[in-house]
Amino acid sequence: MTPTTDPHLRADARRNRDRLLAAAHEAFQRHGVSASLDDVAKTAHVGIGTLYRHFPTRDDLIAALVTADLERVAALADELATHDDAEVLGRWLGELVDHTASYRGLAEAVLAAGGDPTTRFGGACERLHTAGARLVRREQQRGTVRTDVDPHDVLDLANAIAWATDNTTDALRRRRLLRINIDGLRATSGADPLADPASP
Amino acid sequence: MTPTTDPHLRADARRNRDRLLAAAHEAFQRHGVSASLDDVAKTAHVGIGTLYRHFPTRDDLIAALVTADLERVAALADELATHDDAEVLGRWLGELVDHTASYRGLAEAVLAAGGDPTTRFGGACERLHTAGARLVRREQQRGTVRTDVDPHDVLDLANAIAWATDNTTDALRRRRLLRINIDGLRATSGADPLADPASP
DNA sequence: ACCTGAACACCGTTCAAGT
DNA sequence: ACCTGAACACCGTTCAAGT
Repeated sequence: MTPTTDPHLRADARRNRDRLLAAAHEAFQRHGVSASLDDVAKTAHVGIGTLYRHFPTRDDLIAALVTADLERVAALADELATHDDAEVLGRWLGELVDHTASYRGLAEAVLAAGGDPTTRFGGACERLHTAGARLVRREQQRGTVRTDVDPHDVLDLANAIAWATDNTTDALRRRRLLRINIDGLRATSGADPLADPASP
Repeated sequence: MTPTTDPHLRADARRNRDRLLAAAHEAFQRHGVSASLDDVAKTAHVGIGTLYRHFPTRDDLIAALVTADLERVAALADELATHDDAEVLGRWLGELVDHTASYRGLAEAVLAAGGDPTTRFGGACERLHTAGARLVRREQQRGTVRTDVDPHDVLDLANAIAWATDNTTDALRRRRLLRINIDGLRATSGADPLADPASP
């Protein structure tokens, strides 16, 4: 997908890398991120060893395909933080969830990576996570998001919604699930409804 | 776990079945529902063929372990539907999520089973789903839950939260995520906030 | 420096032989 | 009627040999 402009790479190695990425993108789109790596190598007309040379782990392959998109979504968070309308966070979460649901199993990979910065994929996830948390905190200061939620929780919920909807084509359903969560994030009475049986 | 009082089963077969269930419960608790079946058979001191004879698919094994619990949660939904306090749904969803997070990977198995009634596990999931949807609809009639949500969405969200938290011991985090969703389900102005930038 | 694919390891599933 | 485990199939990963 992303044009790989890595310098200092032998011509054939570069061509193989690009072929692998194209083949992986197609395989992931069809069968999800746990698609057979053997098939990926075969489709790319490349030995399986070449695949492992370029991408030692499956996560490295995933990272190579989605990092650019993750950075884009992270940059969007920073940009939206300068806007003042009430639905900034909702719109950003929509973008995030749409992206995470692009490959089946991607949300699971994100959860597994945790944000472990020692891996390429985990590092990319963490950059996104940081930018998202910053946006959430700004909304909390503006008063559009209740202050008793942890910014991490918001991102985890978005990821969970991506997981629940990543093998459906029903984009409306994804929106509905997200809408419930966004409304739940609205600034409300800080009182615990469990402790206060009387509705306002 | 559950005492299996299946009649008309040869004594040794019965004993093997019970051993397999005990071994599977421990393995699932330790490694999640995708634990090695070979290990389960070995722990049960039983040939691998015996495992497959009793439980032709992994889902059958999972079903045998959780069906009783699923029925219990389903029954609780019916019972809570006779109560009148505002937090019935919240409490029930708490029970549901706690149970679904009992084994790692169980939420994923529930999503995969979909509610396909041709399988034992899918059938059990569907019974639970039906009972839960009924409770949600009653709350919608009572006015504690907004009417523009699909009852299925509520159950899918609970499942997604179980997934996001099924490898953590932090029960508080699970509660926080659920709290956001429950508040999002509260009956509010039916107007789409996207179309109405002015807050109430 | 990079590529290749045979070889190895692991795990799930089946089925012929045994009680 | 039920149990057993060798045999098979599949897939991910490594590494010695080749260019």
